[in-house]
Amino acid sequence: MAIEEVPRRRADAVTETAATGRALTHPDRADIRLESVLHALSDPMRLQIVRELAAKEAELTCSQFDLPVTKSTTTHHFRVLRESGVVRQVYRGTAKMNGLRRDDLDSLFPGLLDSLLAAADRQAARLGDTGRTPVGG
Amino acid sequence: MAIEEVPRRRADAVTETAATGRALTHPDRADIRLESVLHALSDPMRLQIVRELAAKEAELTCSQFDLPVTKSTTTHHFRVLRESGVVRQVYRGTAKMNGLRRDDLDSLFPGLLDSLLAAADRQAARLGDTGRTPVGG
DNA sequence: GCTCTCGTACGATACTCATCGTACTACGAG
DNA sequence: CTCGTAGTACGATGAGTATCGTACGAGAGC
Repeated sequence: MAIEEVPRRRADAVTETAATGRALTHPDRADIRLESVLHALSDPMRLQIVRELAAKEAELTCSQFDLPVTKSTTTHHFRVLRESGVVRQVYRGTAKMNGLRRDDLDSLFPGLLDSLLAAADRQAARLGDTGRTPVGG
Repeated sequence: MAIEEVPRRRADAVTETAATGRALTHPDRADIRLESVLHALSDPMRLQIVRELAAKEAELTCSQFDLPVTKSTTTHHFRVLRESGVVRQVYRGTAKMNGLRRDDLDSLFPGLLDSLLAAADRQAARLGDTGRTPVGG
């Protein structure tokens, strides 16, 4: 992976920790790779997260998602989404806000995100899965 | 996986083997899952295969692809594409013809395949990758 | 200060998967 | 029947990853 770990010192420095939060590593727009995005979205858990994010059109904290996994696993999935360039994460107090990177994604791959979301909605409706408006959205 | 292996008898029966070939297991249209499709397409090798298939608009044999892997691996990738519902494979003599399942994909997820292909083309053009017409094909 | 909550980091584990090599089957041509 | 070509099957292997538990860090409220 080309993503370098931020050397975060512990119990030692609050360097990055401003009022709005610590720094999180995001790939630059030009570094977002289609394969990584598809891989991120090929996990049912992560696809669900992205669908909810798109449905709400707003930033959500990690804990607002009702995922059937532990906190550790949730962190893992959000990290994958962030490192693949699908979501942007910002600290806000103790909470971490998650937002879709629509601008970047639409700029790189016009129409892709909407097609993906529509496909996910369609499939959910077809399989009786909930998570968003059933049809005609 | 819900895909059952065909119990293929060896050196015994030519049952399925008609002039046009042996039977290959394909998922029914209703069984194609978005996550599986995305997973299949998240591999650079397989994405490349699909792009060539789409570009040629025709059925191609496995050996017509110039992939930097062995025959075994090639077989593996085509199997993943077939079992995820992305391609349809038909035997024709010793050759195996591969074709995109556009009808099924477009029916299940309208516009998705085109967006995906366009996104792949865009990225290839951006990164200087070859494999298809650079722009304005 | 203490404590509660939100989220991270690390290690472990089990599973998936991309890759290979070798042995094999299936078909077509001589 | 023999040979060559296209592709499969199986086993191995090394890398990736989804999951967990536990210990920890950062901010908010007392």
